Amino acid sequence: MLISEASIRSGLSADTIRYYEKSGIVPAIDRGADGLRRFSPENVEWLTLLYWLRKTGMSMKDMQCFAALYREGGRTVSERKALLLGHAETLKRKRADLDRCEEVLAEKLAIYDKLEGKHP
Amino acid sequence: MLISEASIRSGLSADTIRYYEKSGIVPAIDRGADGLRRFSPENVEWLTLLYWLRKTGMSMKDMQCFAALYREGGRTVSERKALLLGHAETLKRKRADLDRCEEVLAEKLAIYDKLEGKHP
DNA sequence: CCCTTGACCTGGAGTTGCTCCAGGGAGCTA
DNA sequence: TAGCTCCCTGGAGCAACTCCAGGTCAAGGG
Repeated sequence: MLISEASIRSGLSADTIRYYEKSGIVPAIDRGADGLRRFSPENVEWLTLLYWLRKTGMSMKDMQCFAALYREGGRTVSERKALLLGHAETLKRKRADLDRCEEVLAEKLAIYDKLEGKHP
Repeated sequence: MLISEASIRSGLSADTIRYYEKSGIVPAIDRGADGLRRFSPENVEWLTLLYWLRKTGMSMKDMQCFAALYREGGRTVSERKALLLGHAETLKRKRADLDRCEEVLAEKLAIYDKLEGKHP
């Protein structure tokens, strides 16, 4: 499939996909005779994973590391597992941040409610 | 208090605080006779709020908007409320992203577990 | 009294991770 | 044959910091 479809399916913009390919976190995508990229379902699956990792705050550097391990093959499975488990910890911390922010917002909103009561 | 203490208390780096002041999302901070910034507890409270808003993804533009409303005084309370409620919605969406990412990670990890079982 | 140390100042360059754009080609269709 | 759409590349621009050079001032030690 072409880049536009890969973009829709993965969630990444076409520009971002090309940028990721340049950066080496996506393997060099096969080209058709016309020079256009042809994405395989595996390519799209990889892009989708990257989409979620990036969306939840993994750095390019870590994704590059992950991609490098992936390229090395089955020998690196446990390292990749560790990396993903590390990211799962990050998710926990992010959730705690959201919780705390929600509290802060609730306090502020309570104050604003009182102010509105006074100046209606 | 000096900027280092304001930094510790708010969570923002000194550089970021100065940058925010330049950008107008923090009011011009009073200076002592020595030319150094002196932060009031109110300043720190504001910085702390900004810290949480920023940390959970509010853009500078929105924070500038919020700051502008704040400067206009009590007349804008309901607009500020709306802005914070909007951000609370953002938090919900972010939490959904974390949930989805966790699912994706769980799938990948399950696959890796199987692979490890085969090549122990 | 002088000198070092440390916290702060400003202005500006560098970084990350995109995003947009100019300029150009290939294929379809009317 | 022109117009349309989709793709390509290289490079500029942007957000939100972060770091650094070069300078000021106050306090403390020798």
